[in-house]
Parts: sequence; C-alpha cells; structure tokens
Amino acid sequence: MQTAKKKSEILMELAKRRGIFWPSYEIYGGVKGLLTLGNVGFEIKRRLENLWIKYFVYSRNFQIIESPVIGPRPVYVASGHETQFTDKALKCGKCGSIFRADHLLNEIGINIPEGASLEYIDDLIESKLVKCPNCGEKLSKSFQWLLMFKTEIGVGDLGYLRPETAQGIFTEFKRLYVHGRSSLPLGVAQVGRVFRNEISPRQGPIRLREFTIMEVEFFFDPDTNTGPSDERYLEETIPLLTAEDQEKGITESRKVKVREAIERNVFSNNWIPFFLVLTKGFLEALWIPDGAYRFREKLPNERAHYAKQLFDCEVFLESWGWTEVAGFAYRTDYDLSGHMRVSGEDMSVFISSTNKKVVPHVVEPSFGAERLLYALLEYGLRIDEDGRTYLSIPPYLSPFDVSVFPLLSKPEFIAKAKEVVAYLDNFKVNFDDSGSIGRRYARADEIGIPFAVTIDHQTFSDDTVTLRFRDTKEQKRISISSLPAELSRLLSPSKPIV
RNA sequence: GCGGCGUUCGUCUAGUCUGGUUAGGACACCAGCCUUCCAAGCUGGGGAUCCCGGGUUCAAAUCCCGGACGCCGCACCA
Repeated sequence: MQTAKKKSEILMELAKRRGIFWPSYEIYGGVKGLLTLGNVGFEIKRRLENLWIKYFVYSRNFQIIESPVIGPRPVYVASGHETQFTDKALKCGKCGSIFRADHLLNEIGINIPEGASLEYIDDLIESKLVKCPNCGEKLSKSFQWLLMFKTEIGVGDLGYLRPETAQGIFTEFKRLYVHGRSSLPLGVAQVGRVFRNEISPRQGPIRLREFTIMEVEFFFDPDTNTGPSDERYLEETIPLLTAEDQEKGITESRKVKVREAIERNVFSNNWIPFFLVLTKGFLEALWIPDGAYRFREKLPNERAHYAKQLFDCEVFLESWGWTEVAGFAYRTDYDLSGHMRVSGEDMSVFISSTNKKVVPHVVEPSFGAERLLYALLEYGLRIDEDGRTYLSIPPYLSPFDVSVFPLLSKPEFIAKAKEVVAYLDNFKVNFDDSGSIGRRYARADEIGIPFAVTIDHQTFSDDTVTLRFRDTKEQKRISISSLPAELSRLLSPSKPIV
C-alpha cells in the first residue's frame, strides 16, 4: 500500500511535468473538476478514442455521428434528466450539513415518489418534525440541485449542456434509421464532451465536470433481434459480479462463461453480454491485465433513471479502488418513447417479419475516455530498480510512433538523423538531439514512446540503424529502407476478439 | 457543503512552530565543451509577485481572518 500510494503520486507528477494533463485555469486558482490535456495526453487520448472507434464502430459497421453539445430544454424534459438528473437536498440552518431529501426521509421509513415536488418534501419535513441528524436543529426549505449546466439559447430560451451524448442520437433517430437502410438492429456511436455539474468533484482525473464519453446507442427489436448471429461471444469467459451475488454478500467477481450466464438468465438480453465480451478484448488491447477489471451489475437503487438493467465495467485503480470506466445499460424504449411523447413525432418502425410497428429498444455501452486514459497510464507505469520510470503502454496508443536520435550531437549525425526523420514521414516522430543518448532514451521512455531509431557510426557505411525497444532496452540492427514496413508491423493495433 | 491537514522555481522540496541579510537545495531545462549506446562529466546561464485578498507589525513565506485549489473523513456521485 505504501508503494502503491507512491506510484499514483509519481504518475500525477509525471502528468504535470511532461504534459499529459493538469488542473485547468491554475493562474486563476483553478476550478474543481476541469482538466487540460497537454501535448502528450492529447495524443494518447486521441489514439485511445481511435482504438475504441475501431472496436465499437468500424468492426461492427455502426454509424458514428457528431451532434451539438447544447440542447434545448424539451430534449432534457423528454429524457427525464430535468427531473431525474437532480438531487433534492436539505440544508441544516445551523451546522450547514447537506442531506439528500429522499435518503433522509427513507431513514425514518418514508418513501417519496419519484419526481415529488419540493413543496411535497417541505410538507413532509414539517409534519414529521424531521430535524438535522447532525445537530438536531431545524432544516431549511428543500432545494433542487440540478446536475446539468444551464445555458441560454439566443434570448430567453433555456438550454442545457448535454450530460451524455445519447440524446443527440435519440433525437436524430428517424434520419439515422433511414441512413441505416431502415433496418434493425442499428448501432450509432458518438465520441464527445459531456458536462455534469457535480457538487463536489474529487479524485483528480477520475471525477470531472467536463469529460469525454464514447458511446453506442444500439437499437433493436426485442422480439426479432434476440442476439448477435455470430455466436463466438457465447464461448468467451468474463469476470462477472451479478446483482444476485451481491445481494448474497458476495463481493468478488467470478469468471463465467457467457453461454452459462445467459442460461441462468443473468442478462435481460443477449446484446449486453456481447458488448461485455467486445469490451474485454478492448481492455486487453489497452494492456489492462486480467484480474484488474470486472463487470458488476448495478443494484436497482444504483441504476440511472432510464436503465432497466445496468452493468458497470470497473477497473481496479491503486488510489481509488474499483472504478467505473464503462456502463452497459438496457434503456429499453424509454428514450425514444419519451421523445415521441414530448415532440409528437412517431419514433416507431415497421418490422416486416412480424408485420408489427415497434419502438426500438436500446442497449448502450458507454465509456469514460479520461478514466480509461488514467487506467491505461496507471497500469503502464513502471519503475525499475535503478529508478528508471517509463510508460509501458501499447505502441499504437503512445504519444509518438518512434524516436529518431543521432548517437552523438555532431553535425553529420544530426544531418543524417534528420534525413531519417524525413524518410519516416508517415509516422509521428520524436526527434531529439540534446543531452546524451542515454538521457534521450530516458526522456522518450518516460512518455511511453515504444521504439527508438539511433544513427551511429555504422550508419554512414551501410545505411543501417539500431532499433531500440522501450520495454526491454534491447536493440537490433536494421536497414533504413526496411524501417517503414517494420514500424508499421510493430505499431498495428490488436483486433477485436468477436 | 461541513471538519481536519496542506499549497514555496518546470518538478520535488528546505525554511514556517520561535517574524529580521540577496528564500537554500536536488532534479529538470538552456548554451558551450566533451562523448561510438542507456538520466555520465566539466563550464556557464535563466528561472519563485513564497496560491489569492485583507489584517497585525518597524518588518510577514513565517502570526491572524477570508477565499481558491488539493488531500483525508462525512455527504454526494445521473
């Protein structure tokens, strides 16, 4: 635990020092929950997003779109966020403690209905003589804490910054369905910034007020689209912690075969386990080790308002324990039906095989990019015996493809190195000619650059260079002309397992 | 929001209790020399309104008050 603490501190220090990420607006004192990604962090995150797109969009032949960050109020009335994505809170006038109204009333055996008004709560507090549990004083009138950021569109029209990218897909469903050749199932993805006005964000890069979500809205007809036709996912094993297990007091996940879990009716539909298996392969491609992640079913009281069933993908982080990096929600037809009701547009589609109109159901895999970035870095961070710190992250996620160094900082070496840089113009190259060669390797290792090409004396006689590997420090000789092919091979990402 | 602790060059930190010279160091960085492979060496250099605001004092990094931010606990976490 002592060394574990140390590791996360080293990582945070490295992140600031080398330009991965740091708290935003520091010259104005900083703002909680806002993060700036530096030159190195930007590239790693962008490559992480690209890998996600490869796994969750291209490999499935899904659509990907980009919708506005700002939405007019009715969108978030229809989605239920305006009333549900909110906490009704009570403040003690004396000691200043804040309580969630529903929790406080629950403790004295009163269940308040969903969406109860503030007046209703105030009446209950008044009539039941509920006092502050901390100091016993009178509680103030209840107030609403909305987790969405409010804004104004034009003059006077209330809008919200999106708390998820999903509504930008649901609202466009009719057109997206046509673009998808009017057939189900239909997957539409989006990667983008979302905003949540947390009361008190903590945990550095883990809990942010503005962050990046990568999500798929997968639309299907529950009667006819019962699961993927390619059944390879059924044979895969995943670390699973079900709600049923948790209710029995079990806290450890179990490795279960998907086919067997389905037979035990663990999942409300087969698309959820399919996405869990796809995610397993994605985490492996991030080099998150086996045993460091699990899929935990959320208990009914932990679920978002729109979810009938919800699994979290949790990664174990040294500083924060099991941390949610992705959620898999069965949203049913909740969202499309909500938009039908509020907008008056018909969101149902015709299924020819059953000759019926249905409002499609939705399964939503949703990933937090910054949390995955942090997990990637934490599991990549290595500190060896002589104190060398380096990031052992997958080559295809590193901030540069390759370094090119002159062995000596002499003009002829530098000139030759620059020739090689120019030759490798299909790669993102880190060129560095300052300090000793060892120092340059160390600097490159620290931000996870997987390979280094060094121009040495022999280069001048036979046009070969050394190719050094970050994780092993080993080197091999290779001709300059075969570098592009060799690097391409080394940098190619792993493929989805299903 | 509450309570406790903290915030000093890019980074880590000494100094704060006990107010008093140019706020010291390490690493990093820059220039030059040296150097045929893993944070080497030599010389030189730049770099800190001591988180912000106010107060006490002849004098504040240091003491007091308020705020911001961070960590820990409480609460919260769609």
